[in-house]
Amino acid sequence: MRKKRTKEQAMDQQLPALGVEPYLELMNQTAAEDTERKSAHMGLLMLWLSDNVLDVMDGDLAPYGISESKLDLLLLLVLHEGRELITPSGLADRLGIRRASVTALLDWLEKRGWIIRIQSEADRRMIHVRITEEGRALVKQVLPTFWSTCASLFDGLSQEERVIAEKLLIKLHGIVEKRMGGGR
Amino acid sequence: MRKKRTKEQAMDQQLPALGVEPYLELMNQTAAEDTERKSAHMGLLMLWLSDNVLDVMDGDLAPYGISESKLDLLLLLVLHEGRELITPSGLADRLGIRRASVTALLDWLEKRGWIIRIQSEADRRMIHVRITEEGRALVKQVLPTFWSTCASLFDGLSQEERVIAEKLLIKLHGIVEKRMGGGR
DNA sequence: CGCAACTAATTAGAATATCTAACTAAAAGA
DNA sequence: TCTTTTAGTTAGATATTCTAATTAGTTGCG
Repeated sequence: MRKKRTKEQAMDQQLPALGVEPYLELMNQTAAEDTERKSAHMGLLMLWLSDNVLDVMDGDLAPYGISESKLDLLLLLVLHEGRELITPSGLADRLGIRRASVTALLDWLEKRGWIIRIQSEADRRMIHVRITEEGRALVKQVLPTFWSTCASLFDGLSQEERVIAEKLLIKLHGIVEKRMGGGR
Repeated sequence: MRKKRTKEQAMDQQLPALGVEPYLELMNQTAAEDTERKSAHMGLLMLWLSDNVLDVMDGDLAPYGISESKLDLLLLLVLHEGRELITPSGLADRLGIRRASVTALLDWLEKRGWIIRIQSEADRRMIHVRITEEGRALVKQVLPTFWSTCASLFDGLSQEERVIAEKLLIKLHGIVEKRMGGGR
């Protein structure tokens, strides 16, 4: 879970917002010679942006009592439904976390009645995970907000800017996805 | 702390990577009427990208035994040094977390000798936080990696694409920053 | 002045999200 | 059958956050 923002501060010994410039100055003194300054600057913005994007989404999902990562798991269950059997191991692999972490996640979701575990007939070590009707109802309730929050990230962009943004995002996503060895 | 990626999975009951299409199909069924589909699609990519960006950075910083958020705090100390007095309250406000959380962060950093707390003379309730020589040394050691990781996020982009990306990132950062009420 | 009200920081206790290592039970191999 | 491997869970840990209560110091005001 990430930050929250509330007011709890006397307008007093507050640190002024520095903006990006002091960071760039520091970069000039501390980056390796072969580091492309312009790219590093963009990366810094990207990092800040990423932080804020996740905060915004978690903030908008909070009223539903579910985090983005748990919703992610539920969506996985919805999208793979019928196609293939979903096991904790499979989920761990797809989410990039350990089996033990999935166990904890599933415990949490099961406690709320949003998923069920069914022991596999074929291989009795395995568990099949399924979303319940209640889980499906939750997803249905949450998704409109999810999508509108997604869209809201680009609210100030013109039509042309959106076209550009789309291409770029696809490319960046590809670059970083590769760098992670991941795949969604 | 976010995910990690390791192999610990039999090539067996793995969930296939679905890609973005099933998500878009689901969006068509579940987004509100007035949600702009193209933007929502981009937002989804942005969300995935954000997750990956933070993972990449935390992965690259891990060898130094410090997380991005703790490095962030140390950088704040470096950049405000000499200009203004830095208190836990001020830090909490700037980092968008509670004073109690800052206390925990400072305990951790102090235990490693990277910061010190100095009781204020003027107002004995207050604490001034300062980075130590060891803390400065750590920052100096980490920053080259930090910047090169930042830059690496754009490794596959052409020169023109970078120019476009820069404009766009500045704009998006502005949008989301505003949406958060934040300021760095 | 002296006390009520406020403020700064910490402590205590909790939740989430992750990890590693050890364990249990089942399946597979030889 | 007996060993090894696999799936899932448990146990115990760390990190990052929170709220509420506490301690100690400052300020305002009658």
